[in-house]
Amino acid sequence: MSRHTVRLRADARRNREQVIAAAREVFLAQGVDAPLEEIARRAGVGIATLYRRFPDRRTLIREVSLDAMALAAAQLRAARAEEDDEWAALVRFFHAVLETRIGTVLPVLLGSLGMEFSPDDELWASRSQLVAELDELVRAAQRTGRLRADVGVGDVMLGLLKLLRPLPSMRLLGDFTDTLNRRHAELFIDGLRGPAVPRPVLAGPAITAEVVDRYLAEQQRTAPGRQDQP
Amino acid sequence: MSRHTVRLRADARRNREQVIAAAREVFLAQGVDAPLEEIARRAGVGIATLYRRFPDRRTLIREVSLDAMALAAAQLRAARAEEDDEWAALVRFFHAVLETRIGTVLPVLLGSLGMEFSPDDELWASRSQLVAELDELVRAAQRTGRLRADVGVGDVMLGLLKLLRPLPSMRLLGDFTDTLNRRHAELFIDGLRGPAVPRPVLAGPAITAEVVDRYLAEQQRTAPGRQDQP
DNA sequence: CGCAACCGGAGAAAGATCCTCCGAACGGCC
DNA sequence: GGCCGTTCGGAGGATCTTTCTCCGGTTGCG
Repeated sequence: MSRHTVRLRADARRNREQVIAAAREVFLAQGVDAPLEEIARRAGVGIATLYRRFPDRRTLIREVSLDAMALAAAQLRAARAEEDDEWAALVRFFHAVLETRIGTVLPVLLGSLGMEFSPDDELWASRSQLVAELDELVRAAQRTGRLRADVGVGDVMLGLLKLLRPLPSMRLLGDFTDTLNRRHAELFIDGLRGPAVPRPVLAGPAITAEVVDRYLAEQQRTAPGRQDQP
Repeated sequence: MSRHTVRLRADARRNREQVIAAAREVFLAQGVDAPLEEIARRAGVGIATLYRRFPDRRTLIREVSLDAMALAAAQLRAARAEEDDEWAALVRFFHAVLETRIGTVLPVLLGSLGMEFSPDDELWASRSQLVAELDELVRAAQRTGRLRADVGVGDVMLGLLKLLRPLPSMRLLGDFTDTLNRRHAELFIDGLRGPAVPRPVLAGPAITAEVVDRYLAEQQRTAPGRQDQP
């Protein structure tokens, strides 16, 4: 979106994007204190590359937040423009958050990220803008009666954020995580519906005790010792 | 519950309980790799006391899990005995999990804790027992139609666990956390209700953007620099 | 094809965490 | 009330983790 001070070489720009994407996931999973080496590893770049682009942690957090915020704003506007009504737009935004791992942005939205904003900061301004837009969407959806009236944007966003956050020591469940996230989001969304609004049936099989145990057995067979990297 | 090999002195037993309770909270918040000093600090005991009672991390995890499992089982049985129907029992169990910070037990339930169980382990046995009981309750509640049919015990427990887990860098919101947890649990529960079951109105004011901002301003005023300990 | 920009890993420095040792304090029993 | 054995808590060295820099080799671009 914004041109940077100097034009980066193609590979450098690609690496920069990958670092930001990796940081988004890692921050979401472990918080903003996560080791930077892990981020570099996930991005598939060396640690030096990360430091070259982002001199210290604060810078990285800031850039990641700005990026995620822009992504979220774009998704939100697309949803409003292309969906029929406000509730549909809200649900679509939720799914976008889920799929683009944008959740990192949400703590920023609510101001609870571990960094201080200076009040006139660019980041703070865009956060307030986004919160205002989301708040407006929530209220609009409530006016149509499809979103229950006794919640606010804080309830909605923080709940969603928690549901989408990976659990620690959940490696065992592996790629199962995505399925679970989707189901949890759907359940939460159903809890948000207005009182008399019909709800769809959840996709996929219910996660019963047998399903969990089958996965566990599978994982234990393929990875007997603890194994942190795939 | 179980008498230990040697009878501990009164203060020792009290400290042991406090360590387990503290570990339950810290494990829930930070995962089982959390620093042991933090647990000792929260328990109000010295680090040596912790090590004396639990020689290594594995032992502590094991004891905490067993304890939490026993608590959960007791709560579950009380709920089944004292509530009118299965759905009410399930909801009551959820609230008990919320209030007793028993969530630590849930990863164990689902086998995803970062330790290996030997198959004939006491812990594994009691985990399977509890999962079976929960699974049965879920199915029974579904038979009455008050719990939606397209979910399993895995959906329900993992979703709840995620909602109750504190967010990192959420210190700013402080004691607000409990309120949020309660509201999120209620919303999730409402998403679990059968299609045509009436739902209550959420207690307390909706968490709107203004509410969040008011809290943030408050926090910023009282704690301008970052401050990890209260 | 040449050069400037970029890359990645090794490794020193700083910091966090683990775990033991020992003098002081406390609980239980006579 | 007093004694004895158990328990307590903190200081501190060993160890592991994380940070961040330096430099030889590689690669995109004109």
